[in-house]
Amino acid sequence: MPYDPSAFPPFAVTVDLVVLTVRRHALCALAVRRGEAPFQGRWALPGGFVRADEDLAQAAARELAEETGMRAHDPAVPVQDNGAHLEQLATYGDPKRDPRMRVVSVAHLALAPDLPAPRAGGDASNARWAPVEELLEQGGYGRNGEPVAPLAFDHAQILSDGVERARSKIEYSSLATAFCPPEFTVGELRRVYEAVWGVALDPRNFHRKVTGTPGFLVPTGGTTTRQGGRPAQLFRAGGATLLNPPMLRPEV
Amino acid sequence: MPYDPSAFPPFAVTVDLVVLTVRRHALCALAVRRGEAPFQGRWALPGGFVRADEDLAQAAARELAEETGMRAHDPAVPVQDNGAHLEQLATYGDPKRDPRMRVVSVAHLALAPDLPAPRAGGDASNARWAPVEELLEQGGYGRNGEPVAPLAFDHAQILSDGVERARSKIEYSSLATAFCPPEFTVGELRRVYEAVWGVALDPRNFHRKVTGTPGFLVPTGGTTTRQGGRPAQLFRAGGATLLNPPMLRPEV
DNA sequence: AGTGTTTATCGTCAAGCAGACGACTATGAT
DNA sequence: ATCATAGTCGTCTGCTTGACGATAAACACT
Repeated sequence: MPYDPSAFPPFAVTVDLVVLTVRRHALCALAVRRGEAPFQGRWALPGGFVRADEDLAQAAARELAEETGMRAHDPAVPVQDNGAHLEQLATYGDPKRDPRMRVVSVAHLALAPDLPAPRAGGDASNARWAPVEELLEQGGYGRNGEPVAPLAFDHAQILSDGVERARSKIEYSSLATAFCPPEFTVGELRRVYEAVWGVALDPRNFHRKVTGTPGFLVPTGGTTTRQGGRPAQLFRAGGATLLNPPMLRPEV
Repeated sequence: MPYDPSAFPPFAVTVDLVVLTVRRHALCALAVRRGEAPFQGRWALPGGFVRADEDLAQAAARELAEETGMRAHDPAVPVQDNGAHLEQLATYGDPKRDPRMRVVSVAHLALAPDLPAPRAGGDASNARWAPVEELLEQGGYGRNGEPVAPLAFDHAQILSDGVERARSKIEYSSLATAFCPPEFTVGELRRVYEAVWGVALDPRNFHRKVTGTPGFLVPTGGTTTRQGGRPAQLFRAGGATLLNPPMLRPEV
């Protein structure tokens, strides 16, 4: 039977990005201001159409580079350079999620170390890192007291799913190192966990856990005092990607 | 700016299903025989086009019902009736994954109790439950000695991802009960874990673990001897969906 | 009726890990 | 010199797990 174009409805396919980082002890996501209708002027997740000859992961990596200048990391290589971790999150395809047409969005999750200010087409006022609670609270008020409109489309749901994925994934994988610069201290890694989970962790037990897990951290030999206090050993991410037993997220 | 249809390439969007069950102590997946090119006559995962007015989850539930007669389970309700657990797995969009056209497939994972023989358009020879190792081994031979061609398209990858999702998810959730009938014994649940993980578990430690986890199992009061031996208590799935601490998968 | 087989269920023990927390160390700031 | 800050090493206790002995209740034989 020959291929019949009328047998299926045409869709637009986009990738949307949940780009997370830790800034000033808070879990932040990249948001861009929409320049066009619908939701003109509202904050949204970065994203765009998948091109005709492009894989989904390629499209996500391209959008990530366009918005942040980061290169996505090859998943086969351990996270240790300036590249961000990038993975598929979920796909959103409600028929009414875009009022213009039928759009299916393949959301991706990117984890990045703290970066310089974002750029969106070179216009800094149209892109920012915002704490995820600020982006997710409906009808709240921002840091400057101005009212904050909810994210465009179903992006609040996507962001929420991405944050939940990140929260659970750092439990049983070494992914938290993706939030850190190439060399980091145990305390910096602990502050990542504390920011992502929104809890305080015991520095002594955390230190025992991460240094005692084989393959998680590799000492570089150097030390730093950039956090103040006693100099701390510097580490790089080890080859291990799975944490067994996992890092336990405190209750409540 | 008005909507410009030339701004994005059109895609076909499908849902493909990884339907898993446990039959005769083996993890099995539903496969259907393709009636048309490409890959005519080869085994594939069930699936089909998403309709113009349909959500992705709706499309997956519809395909599941068409292929198996099962109703998908509302995720908000605990798994305890004949409905299958259904969740989104991942999305596959390589430009060359379908030689005819650009198709993005949103794969879903369904877990079902052992069911009567499947139906595919009423023709039993075109649908079957096959052990997942049989479907995944490339160029192997089936139970009857006939050569087995690999699954169509990228369905071996999708099936592999679905199996891996199921294997990891029963560790930390009560999802293994989705493979069981509404009432089941601890031994039957244990055989589910053994089939999905491909390991042998200690019956005494398993019993202690599952009966000691609050909210996992609810005794119905009845007993059964359908497995032979001493009568076993019957249970239903409790309300708990997360297992904490998780069920540990043995090493190696 | 007795014996063996099968499956279910309860108990014991030791090893490992996590949470709570004391103690000490090495920096910079005042 | 003293203090504040952060890092690192230990100790103790309780919980969970893995290994495995023992008992219980059914069925299938002889």
